[in-house]
Amino acid sequence: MARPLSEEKREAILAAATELVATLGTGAATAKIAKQAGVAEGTLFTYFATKEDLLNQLLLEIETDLAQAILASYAASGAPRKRIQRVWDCLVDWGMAHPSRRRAMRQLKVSSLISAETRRRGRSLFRGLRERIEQDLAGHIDPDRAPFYIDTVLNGLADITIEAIAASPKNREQLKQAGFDLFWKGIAA
Amino acid sequence: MARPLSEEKREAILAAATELVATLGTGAATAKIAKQAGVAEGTLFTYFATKEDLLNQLLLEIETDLAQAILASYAASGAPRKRIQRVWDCLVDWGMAHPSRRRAMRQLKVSSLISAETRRRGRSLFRGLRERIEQDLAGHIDPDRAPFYIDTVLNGLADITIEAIAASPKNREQLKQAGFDLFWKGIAA
Amino acid sequence: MARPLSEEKREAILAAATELVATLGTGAATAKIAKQAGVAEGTLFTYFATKEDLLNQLLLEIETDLAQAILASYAASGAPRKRIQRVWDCLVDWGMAHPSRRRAMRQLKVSSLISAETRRRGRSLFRGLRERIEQDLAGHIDPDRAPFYIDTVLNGLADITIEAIAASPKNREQLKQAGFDLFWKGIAA
Amino acid sequence: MARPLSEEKREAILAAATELVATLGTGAATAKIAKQAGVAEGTLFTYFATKEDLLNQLLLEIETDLAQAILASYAASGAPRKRIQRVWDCLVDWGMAHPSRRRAMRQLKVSSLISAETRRRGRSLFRGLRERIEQDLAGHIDPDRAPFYIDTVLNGLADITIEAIAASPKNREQLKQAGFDLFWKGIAA
DNA sequence: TATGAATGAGCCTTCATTCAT
DNA sequence: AATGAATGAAGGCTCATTCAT
Repeated sequence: MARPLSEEKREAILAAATELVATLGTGAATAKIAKQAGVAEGTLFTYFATKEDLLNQLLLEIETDLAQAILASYAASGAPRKRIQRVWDCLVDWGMAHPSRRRAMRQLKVSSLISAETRRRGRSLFRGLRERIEQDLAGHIDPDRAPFYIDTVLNGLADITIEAIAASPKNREQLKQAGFDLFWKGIAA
Repeated sequence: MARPLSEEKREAILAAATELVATLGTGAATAKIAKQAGVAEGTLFTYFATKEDLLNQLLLEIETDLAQAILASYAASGAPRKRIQRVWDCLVDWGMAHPSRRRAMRQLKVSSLISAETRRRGRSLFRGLRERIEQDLAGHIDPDRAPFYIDTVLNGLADITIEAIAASPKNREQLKQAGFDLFWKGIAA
Repeated sequence: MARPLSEEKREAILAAATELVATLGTGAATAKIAKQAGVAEGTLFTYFATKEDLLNQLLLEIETDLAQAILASYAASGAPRKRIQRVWDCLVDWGMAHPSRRRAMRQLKVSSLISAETRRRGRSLFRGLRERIEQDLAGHIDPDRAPFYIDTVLNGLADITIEAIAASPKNREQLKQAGFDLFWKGIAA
Repeated sequence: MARPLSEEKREAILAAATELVATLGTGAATAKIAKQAGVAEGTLFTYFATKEDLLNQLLLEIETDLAQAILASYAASGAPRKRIQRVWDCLVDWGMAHPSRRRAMRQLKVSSLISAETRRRGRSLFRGLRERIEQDLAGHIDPDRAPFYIDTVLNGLADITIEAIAASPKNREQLKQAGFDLFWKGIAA
């Protein structure tokens, strides 16, 4: 075989895309992305058939990363509140640790270039996590509202919290706690 | 000067921009916006110096509309909880009544074309409202967390709620109530 | 109204396209065509939606020109042979007078960018001419072979003759006559 | 050297090029040609230095094939008319038997990528054939017109005839005969 | 020799903006 | 002021060719 496709290059492109989409939105030029990744303009297209394809894969990559970060630190035991707070902390910490990924994710989620299929697959990435959370919250919430709380509010509130922390980083821990308290108290049956 | 600028045309352009930005993002072509507004391509630029200018004004226009909708229905009297719920309902109802404005606003808020100045002016639009809310919440919340709750969470949660309703419109009233309950209980001191 | 579309520019673009397609084939770059026409790259696309569109219109334009040249000089009276020879001369003279159009036409006719619709319209341009020729040939040929002789051979032989003349221009008149003699004798019943 | 160039691969590339040039013109991508030939993109360039080189060799290959087909069936004896008709039939039959070669040849002949040298060599391929035909026609035609009739008209008319047959295949035999009659009568002194 | 990833010039087309009418 | 043709700088993508494997 000739030179094999290099996972390294693929990741360099995705990393460059993350940075530029975070800054410029999905309008970021493929030529700029390639340049920042240190590859030729054409090379981008040997790794991703189209720009649309690149953006869709990028979103899944970021979401996978986030889902794994949370799952990896999911406590094996302990009180539900503790375990959920651990998830919460992880969510917020990830956002603070990877500001470009978070901003890129935000841009991508509102983009019309992201396909229904990608959105579906994105949701499925969090399915396992969701089930564990559902069990932990079982005794704490009105079960009818579980989908709303878990699928929509948890992530949304974390996003809101991260945004607030990004705006005043010195209050990081207070805001993180305030966000979790709000969630925990708010969802109580 | 011969003819004065027509307010009617300006609004047609903004309305068209709302629609197209909601659908296509900020990448929507000025020519398309002009066409949908029923004016010539060049005319758009007699009302807005640049596309960037148009988008900045559009965001302020939409935010003004939202702020006024809430202020207009702000209850003169009544229990704080009732008054805040009225604000909440208004927020959600506005979002449901003007889906294009809401989606356009979402796109604009993450766009790098929106200037710091516009963001500042956007916040100031809600200042009066913010103060009234602050007073209403005075006895209910930890005052240290007021900025977080009012500036960030209220709007953010409403957005989340609207998104959830948009995804399953038949549960509109339940979700609206669930959202408010979450907010109210969550922020309680 | 603003500046009207200029017929002059349209023709400059078609003339430039004729020249470049004759030389380089249908692979000629739109940017080169625009430059040679003395207009901006983008201007080409206000006159022709796509390159394909340009090429299709170009072929029809050239064929129209040829059809008119022949019809214009079609003798009102005289012996059939004379009249047909007049057509023949016209065909050959047009080809010699407009070498770029002829070469461009050749390129276009074998291009996959030319649509079936364009080919159909091209044929219809010559329909009137064809009928007059058919009448003139009525007594001279086997009627069963008329379609072959008129639709295919006449043009084809003229093309062959023009090619031969182009290759040795000094024999122009002899070749022109030789071509016609071949046609006339060849088709005799 | 390790492995010699494989004649099999060279021919696979030429066959693939024939097919694709016939369909898409000389704009057919080398990558597509390689793929259709079942070799790697780079391999094509170990057999042909450049695309231009490939196309030039392709044209010669096709013309050689045609010349050989005719020479191979050239009658050793018989009346001139019979022998020439045999050539004619062979010409037309070859075109019908190898439509891709014929269409590819058409595209190549009008391409600016074909060099003068290739055109010269193409003509020389038919030199021997030409001489035999010239002798056979000696008593039948005006000798001054021989170059025109043999070099230009014979092939050209055959092409025209093939085109006509391709357009209405059911009349194959009639058209073949009509084409030959036209030629034979047309060139008679 | 064979492979196919890598390259970057070049292609067609779009688009914000300008300007003649 | 209103119009829409004119402009030319990008933009996404293709492709002949090179080169590491």
